[in-house]
Amino acid sequence: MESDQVKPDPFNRNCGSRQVIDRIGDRWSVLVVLTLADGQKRYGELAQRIDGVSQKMLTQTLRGLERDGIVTRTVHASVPPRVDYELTDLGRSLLDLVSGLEAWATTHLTEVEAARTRYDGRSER
Amino acid sequence: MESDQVKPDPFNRNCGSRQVIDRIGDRWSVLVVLTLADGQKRYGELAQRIDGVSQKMLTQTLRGLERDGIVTRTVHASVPPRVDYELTDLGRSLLDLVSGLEAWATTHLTEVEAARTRYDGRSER
DNA sequence: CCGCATCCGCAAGGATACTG
DNA sequence: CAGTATCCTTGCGGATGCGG
Repeated sequence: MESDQVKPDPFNRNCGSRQVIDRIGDRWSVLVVLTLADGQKRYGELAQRIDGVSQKMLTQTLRGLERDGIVTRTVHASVPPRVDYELTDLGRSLLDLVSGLEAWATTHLTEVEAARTRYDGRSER
Repeated sequence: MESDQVKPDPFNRNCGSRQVIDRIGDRWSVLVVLTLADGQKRYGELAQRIDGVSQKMLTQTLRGLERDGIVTRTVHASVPPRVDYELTDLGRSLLDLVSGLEAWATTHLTEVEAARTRYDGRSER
């Protein structure tokens, strides 16, 4: 049993670490984790802050993150209903890396945009 | 001119840093960068190492990474044709973060799988 | 009224065949 | 060998409906 538990090669899609990479390499997951950086948030807040996410994908992403033990989902049985999402300890350890990505994006934004302009100009010439 | 150049809020999809996050938060991009960690590779090598990637997505991902200045594409005009891909300096700076993700995945694999089992068992009960 | 499950139209992605 | 072109399938986004 556990026969799909191969060696930790992230390039083998049957390997667990590849599964994990697939999740955290998901655009919405990254953005959700980033949004939860400064404490717990309601579903609606997440939907509002993360521009362009559909309800379906947000729910789906949150379920996946919850399943992986990265966020907790707390339902308050009240009127109006309220559902809070918060990073777990595991989630916060991931946040360190993910906010590194955010920082990288901000830092190297100019370089990337310069490269894009260069690349795009090439084909038109 | 440059009217979509808003403040560096990665949650605003019109913002440059969000665009960058969207690319590096892409599963195939992550895997390609990881594969190129130990030097330049040919197209076929990439296709072979990255399990489950289709030609279309590999080509598309490589084009995107090339456009963003993360990889270089070198065509050798020979028979048989040969195309090498290699990380740029920019790409290597990104690799540091991405290999951090890989390490995280490996380290916390057990926790994630435990969480999944717990979560899955919950709904069946 | 908020969170989320469902249905449908469409675009992104996978598999295959073919070209330089 | 490295791609492009062509299907066809999958899965997303948007709207709707409903339960708590």
